[in-house]
Amino acid sequence: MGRETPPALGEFEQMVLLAVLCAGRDDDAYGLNVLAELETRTNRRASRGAVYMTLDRLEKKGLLSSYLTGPTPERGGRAKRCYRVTKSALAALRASRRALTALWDGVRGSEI
Amino acid sequence: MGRETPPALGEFEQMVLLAVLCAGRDDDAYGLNVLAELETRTNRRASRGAVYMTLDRLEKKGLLSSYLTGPTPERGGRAKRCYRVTKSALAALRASRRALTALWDGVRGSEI
DNA sequence: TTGATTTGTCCTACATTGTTGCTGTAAGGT
DNA sequence: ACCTTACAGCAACAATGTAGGACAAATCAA
Repeated sequence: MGRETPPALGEFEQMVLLAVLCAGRDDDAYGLNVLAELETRTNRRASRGAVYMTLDRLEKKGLLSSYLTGPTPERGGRAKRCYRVTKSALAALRASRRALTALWDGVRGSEI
Repeated sequence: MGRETPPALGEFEQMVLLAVLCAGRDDDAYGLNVLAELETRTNRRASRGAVYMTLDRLEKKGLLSSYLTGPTPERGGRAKRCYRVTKSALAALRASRRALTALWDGVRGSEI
């Protein structure tokens, strides 16, 4: 993909990244949790697979880091893989936002 | 891709759509023009092919409509294919923006 | 202790998007 | 004629987006 500047984020990647950030504020940001955050905030459905895949790719690109928790004493409380966004991710997010904002600003007032 | 709600826009599609809107305010929104708009606004490089491809796909999805102009009396002034965004495109853009905004709002104040 | 249930992870397989680089076309200039 | 400028468009490949499971481990209930 882009090879000049930081390799531009896709739309879903962007949302997942933001959802990790949101989810990580109180709870841990792990797969299902991130999915839930994404769905409630954006009112858009996504599948588990989509989220896990994206989480995986983002980690490979160095935009997320992860660690495993121990199992919790709840019904089915398995070990979770929790994510944190990295500095690069924050930079990439800000860049994406700036770009989109600039375009939206150019439109404001006309037919939108 | 998504088959539930309107088939979510990709990131680049979104930007191209917005660039068409921007470019169409004064001039005609045709390929190279849209590319220029995109690059100046977002400060991000893209190739001609990428833009033409995307324009094409968006038209096939009913998010853009196009018409041909006659040639202009300039050096190399060929006929241009000009684009206009459709109602669906506007709806899709607004939806994308809403989703992103909701996520950004959920983050505001913390580590961003 | 076997099995159902819950909470989670991860993979397979495929559709859609993103991108480059090149080819093609027409008009004006010289 | 031939070069240059201003466009359009394709082929081919890389990366992303997505659904739909299969699998793993813990707890509960009999």
